[in-house]
Amino acid sequence: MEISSDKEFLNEKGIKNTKKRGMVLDILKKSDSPVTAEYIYLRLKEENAQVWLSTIYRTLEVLTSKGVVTKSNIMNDGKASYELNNSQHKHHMVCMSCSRMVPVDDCPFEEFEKQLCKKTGFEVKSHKLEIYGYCPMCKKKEKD
Amino acid sequence: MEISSDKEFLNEKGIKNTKKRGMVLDILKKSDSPVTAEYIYLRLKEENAQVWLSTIYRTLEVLTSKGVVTKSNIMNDGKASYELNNSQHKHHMVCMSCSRMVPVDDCPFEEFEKQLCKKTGFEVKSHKLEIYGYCPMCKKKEKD
DNA sequence: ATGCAAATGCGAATCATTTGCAAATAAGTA
DNA sequence: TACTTATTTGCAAATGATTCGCATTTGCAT
Repeated sequence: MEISSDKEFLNEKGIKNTKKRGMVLDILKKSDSPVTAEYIYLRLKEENAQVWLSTIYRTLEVLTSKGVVTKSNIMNDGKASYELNNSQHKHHMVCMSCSRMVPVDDCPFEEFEKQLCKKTGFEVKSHKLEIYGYCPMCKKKEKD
Repeated sequence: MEISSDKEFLNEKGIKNTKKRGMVLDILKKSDSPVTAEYIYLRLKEENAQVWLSTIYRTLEVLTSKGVVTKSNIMNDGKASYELNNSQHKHHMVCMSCSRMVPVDDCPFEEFEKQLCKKTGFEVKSHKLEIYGYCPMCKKKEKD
């Protein structure tokens, strides 16, 4: 089962392993796009888990501070979204109609960042790119 | 004076010209990086203007919906920032230490977007890029 | 098992933003 | 210029996301 691997994983990061944290992690693992605290809460409620929103926020805070998840305001609606920092670098395309988010693996930035550094003296640490548009399904619907 | 040009500008966009809207616009014009509603409010208070935060929010809402300003959550702190949509396309570098924001004019994206379109069927409408790091001043301070 | 520090339950507080409604204002028209 | 009407604003109160405080529980090392 995954329980022991969660434990190892969290220990490595210096995060104490608890039931609730494991649950939150599990939801994050199942999600392939950024999710809100409330989303996690509702999913866990569906599974009849007893959790509190404040616990979820606290868990997400820890995970974010340890670099396990990334927090963003991708939807620009005042709700923060959280996403497992699984892989390395990732961006999203957000459908402006159905809000579906599709990850984009490519990142055309390395070279650009270097130039920017030289030009401005800014020490670039990271960046965030979000792409907005219409996904194939919604594009099709629009034509009807 | 600028009053009449504000008027024309707003009329063109189909926005009724009012004193408060003019004031908000003026602050936005003077700001070269995204600002929060509260920032605008405080600036106007400094000038002894009588305005309410809710009016500022409503004004920003109108301006955003008409494409005059762009709303973002660039600081990722739960506060929205607004910026005049002056020119065309612009990105920012955000200093992780002092929060200063520096606009970046270059945008290396056109080509990448086209490829993305082809590859995924997504119809790309816009994108947002934010760059995080340390500005020259803070970089220097860090060494002390 | 025992003890202690850290996490959680739970409610209440906080902060940004929105909303409702009455009074004030912009802008066209007579 | 005065009148009319739709829109905007003042103001207060509501809302919704997120955080905080404190008592209780849990994870983990001894």
